[in-house]
This record gives sequence, structure tokens and C-alpha cells, in this order.
Amino acid sequence: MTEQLPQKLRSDAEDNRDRILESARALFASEGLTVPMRAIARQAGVGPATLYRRFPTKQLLATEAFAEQTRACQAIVDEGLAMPDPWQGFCWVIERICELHLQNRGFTDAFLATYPDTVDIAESRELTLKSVATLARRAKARGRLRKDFELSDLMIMLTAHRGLHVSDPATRSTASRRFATLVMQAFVSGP
Amino acid sequence: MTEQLPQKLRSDAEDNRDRILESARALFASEGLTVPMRAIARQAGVGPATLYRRFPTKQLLATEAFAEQTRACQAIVDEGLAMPDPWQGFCWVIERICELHLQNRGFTDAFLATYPDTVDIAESRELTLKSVATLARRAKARGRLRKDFELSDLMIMLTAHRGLHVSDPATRSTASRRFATLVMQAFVSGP
DNA sequence: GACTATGTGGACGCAGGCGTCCACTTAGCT
DNA sequence: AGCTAAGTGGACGCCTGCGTCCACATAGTC
Repeated sequence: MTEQLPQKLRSDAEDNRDRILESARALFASEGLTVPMRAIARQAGVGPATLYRRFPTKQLLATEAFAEQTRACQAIVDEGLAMPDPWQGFCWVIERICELHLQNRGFTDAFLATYPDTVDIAESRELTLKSVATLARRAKARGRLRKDFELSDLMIMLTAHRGLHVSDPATRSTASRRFATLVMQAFVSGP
Repeated sequence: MTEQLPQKLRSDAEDNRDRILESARALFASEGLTVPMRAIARQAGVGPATLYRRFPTKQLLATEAFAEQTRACQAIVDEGLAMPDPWQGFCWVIERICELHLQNRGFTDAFLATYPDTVDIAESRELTLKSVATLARRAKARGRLRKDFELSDLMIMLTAHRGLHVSDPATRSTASRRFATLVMQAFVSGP
């Protein structure tokens, strides 16, 4: 939707914009959304004014920076939907989503943000969740997904998964995979 | 262990100390360990100097403030150990611990803290974990606890559970209970 | 009631984040 | 090459949190 900019920027401005986005992606991913705007500017090698001129709010910057993740997230769910076995698809989605969110702390923050005055990507989230709902419906009917599963369960698990970001990076990846395994077990329907 | 203070304080100082601890408990519980020292001082109706004189570091203040939770946490596990059915005891521990940690954000922070220069309550944690290990061993042998369960799984789940604190208070409690339910299911041994 | 050691609040200086303003630079056009 | 509007970095003022210092207050003792 933001494929073409309304008006052309001067070439140096365009370069700066690109570098800002690049830095923002890197820092949002590793530090989360709390990273200071100035840190992004510094890493991009520009002054604060340049950053604020291009992206007046962190929200705007993040929306742009996460365009790729947003697409990746949707792609994961679509791929899960395309799998012949819906339960297998569901598990695959859980695993891959955990992986994606682990690599990108800021994206998780944005994906889960519901408090006001915070970066949010509500639009893309709603789309993705709609697809997950479809997948879940199928996995209940023709798979081993527990019948009382609700979308909010997934949000709870993602919210919880974000909590893992505080642990040290070395163990984080292991913890995330184990978490995904346990979550899948938790979603299996009762005996 | 810190039952009696080494030397008696002046009566007004004693009062202030009590009020500081009371405020610290309330604020740590609701805001977590990140609450500014000054906020605690303000709520207690004392100046910063008074607070710092009594508790030079947040670590010392927190250790004192959480003495009660520390005991409660141990008591929960002991009670779980005393139950005839170890699996039932294990589930009970999970539920109650989630509940305790939900009510007290700061306590969770301290309980899980492993990064340096942070409030930690390592001593009590190790004791509690030792008891949980015993309970888990029994629940594997004579219960439905999955055979590959490790203590780190519990830490992963508690770390994740802390993530729920970011959601709004109204839904938090529901989310926590649902989380506990799902976690127990996750820990059931395979078919 | 007077004395003194203990205890106290407010002020201080430091650090770091915020968003904006402004004098200088420079891309892009002629 | 010269012009000009777009673009820029650094400086600025504001805020909030930090831990410490010191002149004043007061509990406990005589």
C-alpha cells in the first residue's frame, strides 16, 4: 500500500531514508521498540532532525520498517493453510511464528500492542488472525486441536513468548523452541 | 534470618522504615522492579535521603520487601509436596505459583533475575527449585508428568508468564489462569 | 527544659531521552 | 557556473531519574 511515495525525494534524502529504515529494522529487532529514536539516527549516520522529518513518530517508522515481517507473518499462515493436514499446518504456524517473533523483538511488540499511544500494526494483525482462525477451525474439525481453543489463546501464548526476550540471548533460542514444543502439546485436544 | 535488626532505630526512623517497606511492596507488586526509588519514597511520605539511608540499593529493599512472598512461594511448593498424588501436587504448584506471580510483578522479576546488577533472590529461589525438583521426580514416577520435563521448562514458563504482565489488568487475570491450564496440559506425558 | 546524636527533607549536579529550531550545505535545474 | 528550494546536523530547552550533601528537626536522655 505504501509502495510508491507520494512525491519524489531528493537523491541524498532517499539514501538517508533507506539507511534510517535499515538501522531501524536492525535495532527494533535486537532492542525492541523502546530503542531511542536518536540511537536509530546515530546508527544511520544522520542527525535527529533528519529522522524526525522523514518519520515524525515512531509508529510511522515502525510500520514502514516492519512491512517485510508483516508479509512474512501472513505468508507463514497462508502456507500453513495450504498444508493438507490442518493440524500439521497449525503446528507449523506455531513453530514458525515463534521463530519469527524471536528474531524480531520489536515486531512482537508491535504485533501485540494494544495499549494506546504505542506502535501498532492492527490492520495486518487482523488479517493474519483471520487466517489463523480459519486454520484453527479446520484443525479442530479434522485434526487434534483442542475444541476449546480460541484465538485469544494464541495471543496469550505470543504475549508469554515475548517474555522470553528478557533471558540472555544464548539460551533464548533454545527456550523459544522448547516453548513452541510445549505449546503445541498444550493445544492438543484432551484424551 | 533478618528477623531482628542489629541495632535499635529511633522510633520515628522505625516508623519510616515500616512505611517505606509497605510502599515498596505495593509499588513493586503493581509496577515491577523498574519503579523509581523516589516513587517509593514519595508514596511513603519521606524524602529520598531517608530511603537511601535505610536501603542503599534497590536490591536490599526488594529482598526485605519480598520476604513474605519468598516464604509464600516455598509454602506453596511444600504443600504440593505434601499432597498424596504428586501429579495433583505439581498442578497445584503451577496454578498457585502463576497466581502468586501474577499478583506480584516485582517478585517475578526478582525470582527470575539472572542478569547482573539486578535485584535477585537467588538463595530462596534455589531452595524452592530444589523442592520442585523433588516433586517433579515423584510426578514423573507416579504421575502423568512428561518424562522429559526439566526444571528449565518451569523457568521458561515462568519467564513467559511474566510476559503477560504487559497486557491490560482486566484481561490479565483471565489470561494467567488460562495460561496455567494450558501449561499443565503441556506438561502431561505423551499418549 | 536543655542537650546531643540520630534522622530528615530539599536542593544539587549529573546523565540521557525527548522534539524543535535554525544557519549551513547541496542536489537538481537552467 | 550560478541559483534556489529541499535537506541537514548540531544546539537548545525541557523533562525525569539517579545518588549525595548539608542545614535543620527531633527522639531520647539528663
